[in-house]
Amino acid sequence: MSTVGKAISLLDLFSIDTPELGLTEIARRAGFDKATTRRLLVSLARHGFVEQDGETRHYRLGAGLTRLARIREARFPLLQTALPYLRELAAATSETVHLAEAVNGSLLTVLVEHPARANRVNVNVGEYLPLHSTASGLAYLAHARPEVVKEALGSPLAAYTSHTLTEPGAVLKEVEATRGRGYSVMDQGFEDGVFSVAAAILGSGGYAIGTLAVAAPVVRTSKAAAAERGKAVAAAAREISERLNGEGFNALRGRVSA
Amino acid sequence: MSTVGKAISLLDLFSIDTPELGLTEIARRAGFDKATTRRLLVSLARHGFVEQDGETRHYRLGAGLTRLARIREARFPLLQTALPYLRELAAATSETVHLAEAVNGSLLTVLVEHPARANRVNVNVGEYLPLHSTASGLAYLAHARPEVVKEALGSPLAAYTSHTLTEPGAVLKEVEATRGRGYSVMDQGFEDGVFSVAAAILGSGGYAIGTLAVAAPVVRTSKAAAAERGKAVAAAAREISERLNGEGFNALRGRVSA
DNA sequence: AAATAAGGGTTCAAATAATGAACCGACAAC
DNA sequence: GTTGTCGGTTCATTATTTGAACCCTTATTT
Repeated sequence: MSTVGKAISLLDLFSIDTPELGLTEIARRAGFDKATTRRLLVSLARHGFVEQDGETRHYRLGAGLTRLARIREARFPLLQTALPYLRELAAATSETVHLAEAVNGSLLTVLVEHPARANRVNVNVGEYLPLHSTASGLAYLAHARPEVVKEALGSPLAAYTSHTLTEPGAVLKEVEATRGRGYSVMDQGFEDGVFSVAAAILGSGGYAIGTLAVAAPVVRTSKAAAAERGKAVAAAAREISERLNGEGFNALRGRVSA
Repeated sequence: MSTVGKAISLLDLFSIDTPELGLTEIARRAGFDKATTRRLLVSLARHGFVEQDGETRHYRLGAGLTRLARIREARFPLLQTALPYLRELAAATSETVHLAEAVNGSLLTVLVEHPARANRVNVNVGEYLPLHSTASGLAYLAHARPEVVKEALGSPLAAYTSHTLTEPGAVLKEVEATRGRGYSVMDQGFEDGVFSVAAAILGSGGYAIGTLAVAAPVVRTSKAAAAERGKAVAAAAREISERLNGEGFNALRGRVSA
């Protein structure tokens, strides 16, 4: 193992449950010599990756990590992470794939991949998506803060088509179903002839920060095709969430109820 | 320099402005051999500290950092605690508010709230702040360990603008004034046209662990406005300190001299 | 109050891992 | 088709890392 690897592996010893450790304990857990361990810790401390408590002499993770994490987050939100997944999904399904980002309790389309075929669903970047009548909206509500859900279903729900669910109770039922299924389904709720599936992308707090959706003409959407697309979109959203946060999806998901 | 230090120094090459870099460029900027650089990057990548774009082959900061930063935040929730105060200050003043954290006797910017207006001061997350020429620096020095102050004012002081105080004695006088006033003031000491006020956030030992600052264009800063912002920033820093430590501000403050 | 144990930190010869000049293949510009 | 650039690799040389033994201080035990 490289020296660098050893140093970083020391950082992995810290967790929510054991946020501080003494030198001897760190050396024991890591399986390194005490002298080695200390030299590594000093190197890490010089760059703010760990810091030492002045009194207890114990070590904990440092503020330098926060700084780097913020740099990453600042310039690396959804877009770049999600793009390859959108391309892959678009290629695999030959349907329109779009990514929406949550902004102040609304969903904003930020990225769209259209398949190279004539009859397809068109989605425009910059469009706001109604929460109660799109697959993206349902997926978002399934992992949104309670107050967002309340707000979204409080005011009168517009009927975009004859299929649109306008009863808050009925929408809420769909949201529940989405949570259980892992992806949402919307049959012509926003536009006639369009059938969509979507899944939420979770942020580090466990709440949805965006959604990934596949929209197809209803004529090409058998029950089996819908399920297939749903699973694909859920898997992609899950991977995006994990790459974005550096944590397992279940850990993220559990954070909310915990 | 230790190998670990070299590896971490590579991470410091990334910033908001340059979030991605190629191998040759990284090697050039770091001053290491290309082979060495690559080996370090591979080590870092194995732990998710950097990741490589599949297409461009460029490197960027990785998601593993986010995970560790979250663990630290759980133990030391400066960001979470401070965020609402930053928002409130930014809204109240309509100016740029930023939070810096102390790392090894340096101050680094970890959180910034920009107001929604055209003419504003821009501060980037990840920037280090010189101690003698920024309001944040003065506020920090006013509550830093004596050896930190000595170190900071020992080496020659750089003049960033024609306003920068480069005499250690003059800076020390400002630090004293800051302690009496409760907040620091810096008139274009770091950048022409920028006027800042700042206050220290204290840790449980009574020393500064970070600073909160409001930076505004000098054209919008009357004497009255400066005083108003100063009081606001001091009040916010005080509340953050109290919430963070679960102790009264005066108790924290008294700890040092005691 | 002397003895013992445990933790943080340090030293230096020996062992090991890091280094970098040179090289490869791919691509782009001229 | 030559030249330059970039990502990536190799391997003999070189410098860093390693760890047993050590010191110091602070509890805990006898």
